[in-house]
Amino acid sequence: MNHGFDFAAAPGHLIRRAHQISVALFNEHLAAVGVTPVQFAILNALLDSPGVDQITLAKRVAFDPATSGSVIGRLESKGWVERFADKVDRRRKLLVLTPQGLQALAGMKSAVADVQAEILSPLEPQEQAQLMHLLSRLVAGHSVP
Amino acid sequence: MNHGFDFAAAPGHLIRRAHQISVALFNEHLAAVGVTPVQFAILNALLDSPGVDQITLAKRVAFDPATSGSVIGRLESKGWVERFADKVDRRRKLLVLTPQGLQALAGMKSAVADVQAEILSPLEPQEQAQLMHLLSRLVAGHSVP
DNA sequence: AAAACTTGCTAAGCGCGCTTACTATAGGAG
DNA sequence: CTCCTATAGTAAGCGCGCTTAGCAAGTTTT
Repeated sequence: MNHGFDFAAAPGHLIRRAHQISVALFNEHLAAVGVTPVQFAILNALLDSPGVDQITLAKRVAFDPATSGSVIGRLESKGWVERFADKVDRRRKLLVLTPQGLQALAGMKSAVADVQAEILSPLEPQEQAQLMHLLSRLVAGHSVP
Repeated sequence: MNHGFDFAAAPGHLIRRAHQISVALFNEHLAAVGVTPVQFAILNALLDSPGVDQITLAKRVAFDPATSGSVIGRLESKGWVERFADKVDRRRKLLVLTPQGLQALAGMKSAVADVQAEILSPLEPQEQAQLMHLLSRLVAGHSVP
């Protein structure tokens, strides 16, 4: 009776749904701070690698360079990040967190951790570990070909 | 040494990466047809439920109503879908595939199936089943609160 | 040193994906 | 019948996410 492709059970669809849920939970818990998942990812990466250029940062968090450029622009508008031209290679823009950015980031961390736990909450602890392992392998498998 | 949150290993980030990969593979394999994952999902759902209204369809594929409205608009522009006002409830727009839409859809199916397999290809068959099972449970667990 | 290539970044444009707000129709309460 | 609420859909606006194209600044080749 089912003439169509069972797309609802297809990997692409389930992954899209999981992503949708994940982002929704993030926004729900962090609406007060006004930060998005990608913005958090960038701020967080900047904490560990202050002074990176945009391209290196984009690779680190697996963002499209054009996308990350616009996201960084918004973070700059918020006063959380600053761009400096590299003296040596003047094509590069080096990025650093501002004190306000650092403080905002500190205020987000526990909420972000809560969200990560809530995403997996429908699964048992052992299943959660399994899922993370499988997703890691899937992503890694597509990243190194 | 790591002062930041390990976001690269967080569920939200891995799910985002998986989604990114999934969409990229879809686009790569279906660039010739010029269809996106969400467009395919709608066409495919319409095949099984011709004459549904937009809201019911949106729920079925778990899309935001506003989003699905614009996607359907694009499908209509391509001549793949037609909208008819419901005689009984004139708020509703009933959707049907056009013959061209039906034909286009038929031409996509095998490529879409290939993509779904390729998404999971880094995993062993047994792991693939496991991942699908876990994702299904995760999504279901968040859908029935 | 000049030409050719490469790289960091930006701009524009299209397609989601969501929120908020608004219109139009429908259904129910009085 | 009239007001009140609920529902189907659209519109506008913001934030990704990608592609293509372009510019400026390095690097390599000749």
